[in-house]
Amino acid sequence: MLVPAKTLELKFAMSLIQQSTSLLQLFQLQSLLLKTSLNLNNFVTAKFLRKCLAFSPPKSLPYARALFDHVHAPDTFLYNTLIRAYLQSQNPIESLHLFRRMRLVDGASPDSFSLSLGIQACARSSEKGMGEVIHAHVVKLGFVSDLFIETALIEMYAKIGDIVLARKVFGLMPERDLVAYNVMLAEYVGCGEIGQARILFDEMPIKDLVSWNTMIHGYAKSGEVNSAREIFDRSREKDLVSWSSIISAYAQNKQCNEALRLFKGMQLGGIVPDKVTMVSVLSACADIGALGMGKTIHKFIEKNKIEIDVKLGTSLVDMYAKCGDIENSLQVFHGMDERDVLTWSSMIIGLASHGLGNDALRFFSKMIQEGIKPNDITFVGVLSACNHNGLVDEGRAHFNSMNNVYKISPKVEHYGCMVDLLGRAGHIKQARQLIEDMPFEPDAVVWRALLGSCRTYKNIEIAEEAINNLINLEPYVDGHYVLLSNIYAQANRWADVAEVRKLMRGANIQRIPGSSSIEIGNIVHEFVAGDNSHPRSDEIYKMLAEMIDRLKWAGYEPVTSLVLQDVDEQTKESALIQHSEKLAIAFGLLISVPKSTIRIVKNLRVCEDCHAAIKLISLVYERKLIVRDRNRFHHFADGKCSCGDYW
DNA sequence: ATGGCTAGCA
Repeated sequence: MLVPAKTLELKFAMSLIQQSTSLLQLFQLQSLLLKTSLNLNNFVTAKFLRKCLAFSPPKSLPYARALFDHVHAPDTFLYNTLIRAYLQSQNPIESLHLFRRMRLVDGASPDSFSLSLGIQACARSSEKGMGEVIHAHVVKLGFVSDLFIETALIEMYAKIGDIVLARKVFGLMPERDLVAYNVMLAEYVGCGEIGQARILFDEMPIKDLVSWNTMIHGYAKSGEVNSAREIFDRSREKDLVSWSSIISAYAQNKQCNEALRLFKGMQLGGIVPDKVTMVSVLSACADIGALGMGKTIHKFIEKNKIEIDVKLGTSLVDMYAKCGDIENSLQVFHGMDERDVLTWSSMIIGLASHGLGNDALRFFSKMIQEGIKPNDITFVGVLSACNHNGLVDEGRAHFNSMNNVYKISPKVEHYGCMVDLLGRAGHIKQARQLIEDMPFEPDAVVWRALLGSCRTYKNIEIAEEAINNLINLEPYVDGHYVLLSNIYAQANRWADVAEVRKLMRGANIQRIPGSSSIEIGNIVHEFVAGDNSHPRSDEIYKMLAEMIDRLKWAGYEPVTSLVLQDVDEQTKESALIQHSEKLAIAFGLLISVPKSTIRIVKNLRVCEDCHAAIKLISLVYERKLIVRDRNRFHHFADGKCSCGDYW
């Protein structure tokens, strides 16, 4: 026989491995390898591992690891294969364990591949000390001018927080290729040095699409959408990443309509969106409360068979919740086969914002049972759930458990929730004390929460303190002056009312205009107070007049004290009647299908007068209305609101 | 028989 049987077997096994198309096939192949003892061959095992890891790594990685652990003396190549697999997983620290083990346990010496992988592992797990040790090895072993290793070192020093040293490594490179430039660029972006990134970008001898896309993302991250757009427009070629980056730039910077416009432009340009694109598009829908558009995008995802991974699933959960459709939010949640802390947090926050505090707390317990570790955001949801249901003791217990059980330091927003919770329950002194005790400066949210309870429980002294702090923090918000004046008016302190008006005239107040929107047929219609820019404005005002008439018959009395301008009652009333939410609802009544739910999104807190009016609208017109304001949802039906009139 | 860079959620 000219060719030894073993060689034939080997060739045959290799081609079988090569040809397999699923993990299951590989699984079956493994028994063949065991029978022929080919599993003892590192060469074959490596091929097997690589093929295995080509399939979905969360499933195949543990399998590959088990296989690896049965190899008697893994060689450097085999180690490198597995180290790389862990590097791309959620668990880069395991790469480092293997890196150490290869030399100490199996005496396999790290080659240039291992070294660059080891350095990347340090970067991604912030192992500063180990990174420096490997760097020393690199110098000792003479790998100092290996492009891959040097590039890894740039990333490593940047990620451990030493961008200056990263730049030094970059500067000392005898030659720099495009990838080295791109990594340096990405690391400047990563640590927020967009100015340095731009200088480097302009200096680069050649740029590719990655360089342009890095800059688009960099500007987006720094909040400079217009610069991001400029780079996007200037780049001659645009790929999936370029489009996704610019869409995300607009979505993150609250220019959602432009984000949605670009999403259409991308498709016209022949670029097929993927799951990453969809996340940004959905977050734009969520932001403006465009439920119809969100549903359309959901259908698009299903029609185009875009994989719904944890992040995309979470975006859908979040979108539905923020668009007021908590049922669909729950449905997507239950349909997901993997959920992470963000998925659970989104669901908990969603439920809480809809006033379903008890459900939110049940979900939290389930999350803990399933072994998902909560983070600070989860607790924002948990505490606000307690808030909406007035669960003082439970809220306190969760707040204390943050430190004691989960080792999460409460941030200012958690204190804000607690102040709100205590205040709502009437424990105003305790709430005030908590502000005193918190380890940082209270922000506007905290004072606003305290103020809310002072209004309910008519505690003028603390209200004055809260509002003066608010005015200090946000001197330009007219609403604060209105509140203060109302409090004085309630207490018949008219001299103080006049004083506030004087104060207001002195301050440089830029009104944040209240605006409300309603989506009809995937188009979002936005209204500001007294708006007559809508093409159907005449009909809207006719409907509004009729609506107010019917409400008055049902007992509506405009709360004119909310209007601070020094004008007569009639003018005050007409100002109230033209509030943006009332205009949006009038439009909704005019144009929507009879009996359908009307969904309104407001940028600020819903005003007291509108809240009372909407309750009556739900009764008189027999409609459900779902209003999203700055903080939460109000579900109006049968003359009542889900918030129980405290918001 | 292997390797480095760009876009996503609360």
